Amino acid sequence: MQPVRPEFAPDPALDRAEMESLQREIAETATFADDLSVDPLDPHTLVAGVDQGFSDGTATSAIVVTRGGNVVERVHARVDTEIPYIPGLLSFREGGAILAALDELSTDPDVFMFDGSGRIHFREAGLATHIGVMLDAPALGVAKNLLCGQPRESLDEPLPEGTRVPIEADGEVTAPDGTVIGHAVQSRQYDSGNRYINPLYVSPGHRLSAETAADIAEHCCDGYKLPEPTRLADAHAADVSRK
DNA sequence: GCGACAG
DNA sequence: ATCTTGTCGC
Repeated sequence: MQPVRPEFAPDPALDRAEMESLQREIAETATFADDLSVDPLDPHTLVAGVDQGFSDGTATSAIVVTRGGNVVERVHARVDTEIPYIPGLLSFREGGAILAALDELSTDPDVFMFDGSGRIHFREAGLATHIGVMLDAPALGVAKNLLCGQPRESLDEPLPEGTRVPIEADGEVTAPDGTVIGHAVQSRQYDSGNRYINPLYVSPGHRLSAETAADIAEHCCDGYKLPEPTRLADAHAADVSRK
């Protein structure tokens, strides 16, 4: 599939100021409220997991489309790595590979699930927001670490499975202080023991509310910390990346 | 100058 | 993200 808004393509040749400027424009275009044509939790909904792997000088993007737990389509594409990882500018490093993989996709997913942040971003324009706005499709970001923002409650102590803690905007985020830009979602936890699992950081990318984004991520989990679409894309990316 | 940072 | 075996705990 092709982007609906190619003018928002993450060009790695831009300088830092231009990248940040583009992100501000993308954030203004993004919608952080539900705007879907289907029920995202319905078993018929097509959810696409997107993840990248790096090896040598190439970035590999893998997309796995699922429908009620079954794999509907699986594609990948490789592209030369253009720039290094810079916190806040991830979409400019991984976007090219993602667009190449999307070009291979014949399915038309209802929701896109990206590895990384959406609205939980300094300028509210993380990877999930950037690609989601380009496609003008419902998108969310699932990250393993918190980029910015302030948890409403301490996350120092292990949380029970199913717990959800709002992440609010603070001085380092463009949104007004206190705005809920995402959630820490404890998708899985050990019943007892010494070890514990960290929560996921889920945020809306485009056309989804913070609550619905968390609902989708949680709904897609099947016994593991990561939601299935992300897990499958993760495995496929790693699989085809170093070969 | 200090601090803090997805993958 | 990536470099990497065994090891601890359920």
